[in-house]
Amino acid sequence: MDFAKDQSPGYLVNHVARIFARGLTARIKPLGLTTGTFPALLELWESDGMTQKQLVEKLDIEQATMANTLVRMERDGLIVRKKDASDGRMQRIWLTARARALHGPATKAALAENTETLASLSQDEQRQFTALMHKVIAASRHRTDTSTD
Amino acid sequence: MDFAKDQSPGYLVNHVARIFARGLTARIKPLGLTTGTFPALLELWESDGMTQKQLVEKLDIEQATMANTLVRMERDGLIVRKKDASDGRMQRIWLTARARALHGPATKAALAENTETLASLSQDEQRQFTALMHKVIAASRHRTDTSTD
DNA sequence: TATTATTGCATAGCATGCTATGCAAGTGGT
DNA sequence: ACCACTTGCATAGCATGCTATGCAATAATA
Repeated sequence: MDFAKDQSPGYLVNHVARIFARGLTARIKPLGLTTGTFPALLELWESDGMTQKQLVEKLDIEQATMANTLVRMERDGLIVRKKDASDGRMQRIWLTARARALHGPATKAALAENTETLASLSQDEQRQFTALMHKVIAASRHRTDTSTD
Repeated sequence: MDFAKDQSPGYLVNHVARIFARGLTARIKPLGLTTGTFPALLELWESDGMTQKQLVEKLDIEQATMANTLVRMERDGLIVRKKDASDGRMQRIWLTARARALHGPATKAALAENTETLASLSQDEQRQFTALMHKVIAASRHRTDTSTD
């Protein structure tokens, strides 16, 4: 037999990620939000005043990607950036009132999307789903940490 | 408690998909391939001469996305397109010799990526992984099919 | 202190994905 | 034959992600 895409975990997980992304995009569009800003917002809702580098590390997103995302977030009035007083290279990122107000509605939307997209799974399967993702992510982090480059 | 990204299936699956994509990108770059063309190639390796519409249906990719992907594939010498004789709207898509020659190496690369990225999972967990993805995809297809729009 | 290296961020350029829209080729009903 | 509708594909415009590269501010070292 051949390589079958329907048996390829990489192919399948890409498909599932697109399904989630489509759903979340639709749900948060009325809020004026897009999916790319969501991870950054989750971190910032928890703790304001981070630097770009801190966000990059927490989210496993390339620095250039984050820089672009922050430009859009600033343009859309979600954040403001202020140079750090003690180190002129760093910019600390602060949420605007608008972004704070979106915390509730946005997380509600994400929960609803998770619920609907996984509705066909039992509670136990949903736990498996999450656990398997964690394992893969942890292993990836480990490989990156220990690779010599 | 709050919405925690590390407990959000949508967030996690996006992260895992990016991990796979990074890995596959690196593996197939030496072949002159990119990830976006991979799904289309898998279908075409199996059966040449499809139309764009057929690809779109098989892969759950938007038509406009596929159109752009095919432009890049043609530009890169992977496919040629020929107008269907009986219906001038359709273009049938044919693989070039170059694309055919890449079948073996490309699927080897994808298998290797799957193996490495899931190496931390037991055989049983890998089966669970695939089965869960299938369930979510099937449920999504069902929702789309039965939605009235 | 002057030079070199590092660090934090920005920019360029591209691939991949989406929605919205346009358009040419076929189809159907009159 | 004509008009309206449908169908298959292309294009525009944007978000999200990546690598490669540049640059200014800081740190480390000769």
